[in-house]
Amino acid sequence: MRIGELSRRTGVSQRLLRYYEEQNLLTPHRLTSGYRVYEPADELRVAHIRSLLAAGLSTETIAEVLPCMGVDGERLIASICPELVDELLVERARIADSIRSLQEAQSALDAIITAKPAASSTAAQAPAESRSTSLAG
DNA sequence: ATTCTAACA
DNA sequence: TGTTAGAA
Repeated sequence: MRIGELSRRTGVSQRLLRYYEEQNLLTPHRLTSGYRVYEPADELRVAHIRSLLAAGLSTETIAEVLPCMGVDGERLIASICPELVDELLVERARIADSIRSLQEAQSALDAIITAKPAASSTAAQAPAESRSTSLAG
């Protein structure tokens, strides 16, 4: 099938499908016309790519991890390859780290939001309305 | 009618 | 990622 059909069947835009190819996630053949030709199995492959992206993996990581993935019906299985599981655990650790970082940012913001002025505090003056256009307007 | 590449109000 | 111009 060509890109238009794969796009319809997967709900992924043609632009994105070409992007996935650029990222080495898909490798369609080419007709002499230059048109891309996809295998029927690519429909499921695209779904798997979407799942991995939703899991927060980069296209680079997906490219090296996808070939090791096992498939159970529609679902992806990582347990087939032990080294793969290790890498995914590293990704999981990155996510846990990001969460910790965001929680700290949230706490810092909360401290500023709830802070109340002391009786003699010198309050900063609110800046005047800013105009994005010229004075002449 | 479809797809391709390249580029950006 | 969308959109789009210009060509095949």
